[in-house]
Amino acid sequence: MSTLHALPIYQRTAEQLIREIAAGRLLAGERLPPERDMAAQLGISVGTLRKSLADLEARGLLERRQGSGNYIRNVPDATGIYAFFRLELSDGGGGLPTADVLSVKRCMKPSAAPPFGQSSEGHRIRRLRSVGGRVAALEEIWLDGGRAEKVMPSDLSESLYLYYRDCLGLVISRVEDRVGVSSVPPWRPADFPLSVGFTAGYVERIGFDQDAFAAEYSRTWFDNTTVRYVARLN
Amino acid sequence: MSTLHALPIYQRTAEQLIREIAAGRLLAGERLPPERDMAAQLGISVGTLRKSLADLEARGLLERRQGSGNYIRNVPDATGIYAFFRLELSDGGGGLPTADVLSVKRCMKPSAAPPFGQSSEGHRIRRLRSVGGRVAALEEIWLDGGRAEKVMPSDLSESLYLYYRDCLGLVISRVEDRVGVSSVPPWRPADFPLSVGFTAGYVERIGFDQDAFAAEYSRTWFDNTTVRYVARLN
DNA sequence: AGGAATTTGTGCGTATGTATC
DNA sequence: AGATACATACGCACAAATTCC
Repeated sequence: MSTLHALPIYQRTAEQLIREIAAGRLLAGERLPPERDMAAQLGISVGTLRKSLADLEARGLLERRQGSGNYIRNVPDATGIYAFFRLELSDGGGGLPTADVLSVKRCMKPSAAPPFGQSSEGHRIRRLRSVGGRVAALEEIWLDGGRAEKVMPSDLSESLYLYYRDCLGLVISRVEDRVGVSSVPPWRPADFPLSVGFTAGYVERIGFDQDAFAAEYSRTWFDNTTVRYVARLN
Repeated sequence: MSTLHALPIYQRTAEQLIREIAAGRLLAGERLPPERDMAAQLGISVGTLRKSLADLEARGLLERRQGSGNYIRNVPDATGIYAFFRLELSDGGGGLPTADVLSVKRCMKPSAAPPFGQSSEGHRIRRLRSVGGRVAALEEIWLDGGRAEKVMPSDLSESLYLYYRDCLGLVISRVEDRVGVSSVPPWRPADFPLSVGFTAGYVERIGFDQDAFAAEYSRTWFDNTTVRYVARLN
């Protein structure tokens, strides 16, 4: 394994799965691939993967049936799905994560972005993400212009993955996360709490549809403390 | 491993440790032996033991410090110690386990008992054990007659181990549990709920003091359902 | 202060048991 | 009954944190 990562493999794997469940890419009742296949696909050992799955089971997100398979659990929408986030903040009320759409604009793709999609234009979606009322991250998502003529802010639900699937018939089949270092995005709202230490890093996502066509490119900025919270699963 | 046991090794090991904590043989703050030593002593692999220890940590009974050791956690008496039992019943109120002393009598040791202690007489203690108001088990304990001249029912606290330690200066250093099949004890109270299925088995305990002198012999009968509850840690 | 020894954490591989299909 | 898939158990190697001298 690479030694660049600060977090152990089983935690990163569990975190990744939790994100995909919370985002709607893995739906309730869905069955995961066999552990051996899944481990081989992830490039990790079965034992390590099993430790991740045990974590998800402990959180009530997964049901493991011997001889049958691992199934995404049907969780009551408002409470269970975001247990991951709730647990990390744990400031009493159990606040839910929200996503306020700041702006949606169709414009030319940025040159800094990797090539994705067929159109030279894209829908630029900027969101302010909060957890339990506390601002947690800024997010910029690019959706390929060929996917939709126009995207209304009111169309975007809390989960972009669900919007893609229900409105665009687009299924995100792969997500890559890379953690690096960045500065504050220039479109930061005036009331964004810069003082909490928003200097740490960002997550860069490139999503592909089932035909291996890039349809989404996104970057998420977050503040220092949130990074650490999200990173720590246990 | 032996195939006679219905429960996996890691569960039996965790159960055994939990009992010793709840009974007071392992005190708060105490440090366990290194995992490798402990595993060798138990005749199991380190990985299996670690699974048991992780279980105890998840219950809040143990604190594991990398590079340092495993420490019994200081739990608030009335609530935390019996988490094991509370969890298994989980019928709302979180009832605590209790032990009502039915009788204490000094008499000749039974011939069926294994040899223990130096005296030919012993104190026969019979207790009715309940969890959350529900009768759970019958218990017969024999304490060697040489240990005390007289034992008053009022002396016996909820935990016999604590009574031994505080009143008799006797430290139980080893406990053996064997599960077998037995019939209902002949001294069963008339109101004991035989109907719930009290036909299953018993636990036989032989305790030794630090000088390797047997000082206690006990048998515990329990009903079917309780057995299964106690047995299932997860 | 610092380096060696100790102790738990992580990760991998493998073999076997057991439940399910 | 056979195949599939998860559960248990063991062992080893190395990393990371702590403790001790």
